[in-house]
Amino acid sequence: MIDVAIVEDNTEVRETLALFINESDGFNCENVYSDCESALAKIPETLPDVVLMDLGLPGKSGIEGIQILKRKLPNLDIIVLTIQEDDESVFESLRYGACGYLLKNTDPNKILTSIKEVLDGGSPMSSAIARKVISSFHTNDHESPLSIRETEVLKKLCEGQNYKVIADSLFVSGNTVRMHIKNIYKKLHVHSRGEAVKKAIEDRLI
Amino acid sequence: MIDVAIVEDNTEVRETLALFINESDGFNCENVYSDCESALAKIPETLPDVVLMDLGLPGKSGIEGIQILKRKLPNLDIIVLTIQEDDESVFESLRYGACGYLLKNTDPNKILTSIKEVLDGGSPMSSAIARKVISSFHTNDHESPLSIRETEVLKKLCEGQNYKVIADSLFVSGNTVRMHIKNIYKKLHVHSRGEAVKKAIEDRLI
DNA sequence: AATAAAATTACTCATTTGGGTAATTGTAAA
DNA sequence: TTTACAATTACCCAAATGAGTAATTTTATT
Repeated sequence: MIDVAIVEDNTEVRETLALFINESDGFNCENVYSDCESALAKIPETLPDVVLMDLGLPGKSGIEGIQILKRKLPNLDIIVLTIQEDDESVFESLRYGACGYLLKNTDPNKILTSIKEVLDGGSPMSSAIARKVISSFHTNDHESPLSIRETEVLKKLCEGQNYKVIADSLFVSGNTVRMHIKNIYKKLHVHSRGEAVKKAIEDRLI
Repeated sequence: MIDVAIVEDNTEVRETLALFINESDGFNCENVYSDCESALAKIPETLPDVVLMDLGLPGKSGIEGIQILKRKLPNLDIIVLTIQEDDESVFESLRYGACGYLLKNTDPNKILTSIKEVLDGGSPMSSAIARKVISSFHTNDHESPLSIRETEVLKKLCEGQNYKVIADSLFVSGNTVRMHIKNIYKKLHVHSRGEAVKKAIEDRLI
């Protein structure tokens, strides 16, 4: 018997889904929550096999909920079930430990197989979400505007070394390093170390 | 009629699969290749709707094949179909532009639905692959010494935002942000933004 | 209800960083 | 061979950052 918990603020959606799950063979859904706060209070006691988590909730968001739940219960399997399909919702949810992501238009039977899939070590996603996830790996192998020396400096910037340390390791003066960095910032259109590091990683410049 | 091309060195696997696809309604598979070189030569002319690509090939590897094909034909849909399920094979394939990844033990009918899914903007993956992909997004939050708020601040540090901007986006004072950052540095045993960013990325704290 | 942890605000001071400007030398392409 | 760019050094000034210290309010947890 697979024990499913639901966190969903819309009463009709919540009750309909719970009913459907309870009517399905091998599934059980006794604990449903209309907000994160109550879910966070009860789930550590009831320990369901899988949590179906909505994102757009009143009070604490579903993403915060995932974060807190996974901290307490690292082995808990959480499937996001939401209408949100923006990058931020998807990647934040995954970052904090969701292991599945379904959109609300998902066929109820597909929800059941997804629950089984998660318990079986899989990660079910709606196809649009899967494509979004896969696309995030695609490289945009574009040519770096930086010179070789600048790339070298940028690498060290990304490692958190300060100007003096970089200068010593390259056997040049601190002023040279400062100049390189100024040019790097100009070429990358950024104005701080942090932004440069971000761009370096995002654009795979290093 | 969906036109499928196969790149697969094992003759039996290749012919069996081609036969199965040709027997399936709405599918057509006339061009099959036993190595990358011949596939790379012909595919730009035959322009199939989907390519099923093996990875372990004699001569040029499937991953190189994906890279070269996608450079010539950025809109070509490639599904990897292989026994390889190591991280490198998976993530390299995706990096170079595969938009699906199936293991060889996949049910033939699932291969057909995967082909349709890809043409429909999805990204079919075997469940073990999906889990691997999803897991790569997970943080080590639960092992992090940082509080949730601190993690939030660290993330913004990594994006290159300055103290003022971070403070505004969290609706707290600049002094609060400074304090959080001081505590973050203490907990991570670092003394600068750069080092903190490095550690955050290495240890997947964000 | 008591305790602990997290989040919040504030103040100083020294150091690091970012931006502007200028100039020299070497190398490689036009 | 001239031109362009990369690499190098230097100085000044303003802004951002890092470190020390202190204290209050929220929020869990027991």
